[in-house]
Amino acid sequence: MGYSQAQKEKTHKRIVAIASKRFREKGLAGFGIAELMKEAGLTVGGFYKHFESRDELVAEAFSGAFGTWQRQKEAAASSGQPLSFEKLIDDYVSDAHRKNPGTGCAFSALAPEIARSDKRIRALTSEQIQNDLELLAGLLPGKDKRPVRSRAILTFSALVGAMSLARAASDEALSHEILKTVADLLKHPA
Amino acid sequence: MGYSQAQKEKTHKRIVAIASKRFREKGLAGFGIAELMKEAGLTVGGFYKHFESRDELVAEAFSGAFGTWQRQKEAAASSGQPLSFEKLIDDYVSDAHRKNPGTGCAFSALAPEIARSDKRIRALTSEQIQNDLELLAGLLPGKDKRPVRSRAILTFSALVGAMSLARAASDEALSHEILKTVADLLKHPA
DNA sequence: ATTATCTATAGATCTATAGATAATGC
DNA sequence: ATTATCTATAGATCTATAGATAATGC
Repeated sequence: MGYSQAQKEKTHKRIVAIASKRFREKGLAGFGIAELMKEAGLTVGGFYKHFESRDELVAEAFSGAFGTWQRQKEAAASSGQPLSFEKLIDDYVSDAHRKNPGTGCAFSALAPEIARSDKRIRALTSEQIQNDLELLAGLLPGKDKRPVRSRAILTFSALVGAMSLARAASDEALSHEILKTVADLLKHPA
Repeated sequence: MGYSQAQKEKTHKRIVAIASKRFREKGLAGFGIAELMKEAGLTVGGFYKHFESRDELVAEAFSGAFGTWQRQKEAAASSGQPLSFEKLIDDYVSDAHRKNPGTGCAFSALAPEIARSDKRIRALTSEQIQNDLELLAGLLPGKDKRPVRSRAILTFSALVGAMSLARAASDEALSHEILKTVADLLKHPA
């Protein structure tokens, strides 16, 4: 019981990381605090020394769920192979992403639930959307005449919508068709 | 208490219609059976003479939530002003639609929750996506060289994604920018 | 002495069922 | 007689809190 403060901080981050993954997999109300704490190797009671309420956890977990593109870009840059627009698209529509919402884009996993959340979470969301749009705009190739901001918005919307639809459909062929088609048209605009 | 069978059928449809709206507004777990029955002017106990289980209601409610484009197209046709691609886009990205998920597109309101639902509901979803893609393909203008099926998929994905993001963001200017931009680019491809 | 975590539980849900009541419909 | 709906409640959650326990850290 009750070890060091350093240990507590690690424990706190572990709880948030697990929650961030499980929220994307099962939804914001998809599991209880007892289940979450058990997965972290703890028990219910300790939870409220880490978070004022369950909603507090939801807000913190979004920090972990957001920014997957930013992290992908940084990882690519430090590996000497900077992230390209094509690679970002291909990874987004990949089967790995479709089958693993827990480690993927928070928007395709949770957008409607975010829309029903309180202002605080939706404000974090606005910021994150802006960040993602700027990152996307920076990667867009120059050949297309339309402003990069507009194309970034279309790209982001189409990716989120395609993944949302692909995951909702039970028909695998349809899922693949949606993802592949959207990737192709975004990479090769008319 | 206990009136005619004709009355029961009406009651049944009323419960499903209310649920269909509330699911899109509050999510599949956003309210309890007691609350739903109260809104229908009834009490909890009667529910299970109408539905085997809560999941049964969810499945039935999707029939009511799906097919908004089909109904819009039929209404337009019978009013002598057939539905155009532009009108469909403009209505989808309208503020009325953004603010009223309960009467709007089931995908932008519920896609991630459908993805977590059982095979039966996801099979209904596959069918509905196919119907919507065919309807969209039939409305697409011919000027663009790319196959209509592909353009229908991009259009559908971009609309669902744009509305999902616009509703999730707290920043009204950003919401409007996303919806307007996607509508413009879909109506006027490069 | 303080505190990180544990056990136990109160109080508020929510789904589903049992049995009563008051209409319909043969 | 049948049945559409009602009242009441069992049983299973789930969030949050109270109080105990066993470490840390001054």
